[in-house]
Amino acid sequence: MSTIYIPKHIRPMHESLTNSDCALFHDMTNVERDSLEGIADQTKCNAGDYLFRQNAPSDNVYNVITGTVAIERVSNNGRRQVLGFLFPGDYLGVTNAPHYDCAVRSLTKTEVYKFNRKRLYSLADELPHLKTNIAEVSSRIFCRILDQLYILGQKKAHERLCFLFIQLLERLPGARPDRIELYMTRQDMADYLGLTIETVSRSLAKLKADGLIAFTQLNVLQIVDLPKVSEMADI
Amino acid sequence: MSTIYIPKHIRPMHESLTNSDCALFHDMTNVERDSLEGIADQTKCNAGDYLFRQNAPSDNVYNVITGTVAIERVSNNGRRQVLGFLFPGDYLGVTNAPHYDCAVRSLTKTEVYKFNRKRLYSLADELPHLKTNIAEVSSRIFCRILDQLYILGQKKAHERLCFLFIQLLERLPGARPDRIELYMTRQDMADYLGLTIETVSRSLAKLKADGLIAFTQLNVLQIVDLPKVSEMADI
DNA sequence: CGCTACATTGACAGCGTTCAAGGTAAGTGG
DNA sequence: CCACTTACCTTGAACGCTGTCAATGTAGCG
Repeated sequence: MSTIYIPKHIRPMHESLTNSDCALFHDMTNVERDSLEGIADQTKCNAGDYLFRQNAPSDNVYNVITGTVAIERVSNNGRRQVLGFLFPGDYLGVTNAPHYDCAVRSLTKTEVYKFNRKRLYSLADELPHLKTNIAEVSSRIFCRILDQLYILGQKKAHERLCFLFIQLLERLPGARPDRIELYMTRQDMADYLGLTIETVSRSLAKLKADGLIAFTQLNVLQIVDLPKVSEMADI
Repeated sequence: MSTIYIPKHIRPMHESLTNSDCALFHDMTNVERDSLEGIADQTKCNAGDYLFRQNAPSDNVYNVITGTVAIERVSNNGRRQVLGFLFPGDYLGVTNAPHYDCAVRSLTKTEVYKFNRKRLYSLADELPHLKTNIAEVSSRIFCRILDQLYILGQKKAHERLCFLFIQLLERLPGARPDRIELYMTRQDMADYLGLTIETVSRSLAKLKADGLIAFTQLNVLQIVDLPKVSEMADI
C-alpha cells in the first residue's frame, strides 16, 4: 500500500504506463514500487522544449508519461542526427557517462517522471529487481539502436520510412494500422533516417502512389498494405 | 598475489591488455583481480572462425587478447551490416538479452578470454568495482555505436573511410599515422560503413590521389595528412 | 489578410550502385 | 619453375537514387 503523497489526478506510475519498455516496475512488490515512486519527481514541458542538452551533466533518468520526444545529436559541423523517438513508458538519460552525449527535445506537450540518477542507482543496490530492470531497459535501448544502424547502412529511402512506420505502429501507444499520428515533422523523420526532407516527401508520395500508405491528414498516416510495408521495413 | 595457475607463457590479463577499453580491472585490488581471473578461460580461434553466431544463447562475455574480430548482423534478406571491429582489450558479448543479436567473426588468428556471463555477473554482485567497470564497458560500447550511427546517417563515402581510419588509429594497438595495418577486407569496410566494395575502392583511390593517405602495401595504410583526415572524420 | 512555418514538387547535378571486365597476389599441383 | 586456380581488389560505363536549389503550395495564427 502506498503511503507517499500522490495528487489524485495522477495515477500511480506503474498503472499509467502502457509501453512495453515500462520495465522498471517489473516483478517488484508494492513496497518496492513505493520506494521507487518516492524518488520520482513529475515535471512537464512544452513542444520544442529541451529536457536536457548535449554535454549537460547526466544527473537524471527520465520516464515519459505522456507525449513524444526526440533524442538528437549535433556535430561540430552542425549536421543533426536524430537517434530515436520516445513515447509513453520509454526511458531516457540511461547512461553511465558523466554527461549526456545527446539532447532530448519534446515534440509535443510532455509529462515525465524524473529520477535523480544517483538515488536511482543506489536504490537499485537495495532492490535486485530494480537493478535487473534497469539493465533490461538499457538492453532494449541498445537493441533499437542496432536496428537503426542496420537501416541506415543497408536500406533505401522508402524502406527506411517503412521501418519508421512499423516502429511507430509497435511502440506508439494508440497507433493502429489505419491511424498513426505523426508527432514529428518531416525534418525530424529525415534526420532520424539519414535523409533530406525532400527525399522524405518524395518517398512518401511514392509509397502513397503505390497504394502502400495513405494520409487522412497531413500528419495522420494510414498503413494500407501492412504486409508489404512490414516486408520493406524488415530488419 | 596471484594464487591461481597461470601458464608461464601467458602474462596476467591486466598486464597484457593495452587498449583503453580494458576496464574490467580498473581500480581493483590484487585479490579482486585474482577472483576475476579465476573465472576466465582462455581460448583461440583462426581467421574466419566465428566466436559465436547470431541468435545463439548469450552464455559468455569475451575479452580480446590478440587479434581482430568483426561484429556482424545479417538480416532476413541476406544483407550484412558490420557493427564494429574489436581489438585487444575490447569486450564482446556484453548484453542482457538471452541471445546474441549479432555474430562475431575473427579476421585474424585470435586469442580471447572467455567469461561465463552468469559467473561474471554474480561476481560483480560481490565486487562493486567490477560492477562499475562492466557498466563502464557497456557505456563505451554504446558511445561507439552512436558515433557509427551518426556517420552512417550524415557522412559521404570518403568521410566514412576517414572515420574508420581515425578509429583504427585510436583503438588498434600499434597503429601509427604512418602505419596502420588493415586486417579487414574491403568488403568488411564496405559493410561497416554502409557502402559497396566498389565505392570503398574508388574512395580510397580518391583519398590517395588527393594526397590524404597512401598505401605502403595493399593492406597497410599511411595517413599522410592527419589534420585533414581527422577533420573529415569529425563527428 | 498577411505572416510564418512546414510541406510538396520540379529540374538538375552528382554520388553511389550495378554490371562487367580486367588486374593482382597468394597458393596449388604438375 | 610455371601454369592454373582462387580470392580479392581495381577500374570503367551506365543508370538511378538522393541531394541541392528553387519555386510553389498549405495550414495555422495574429
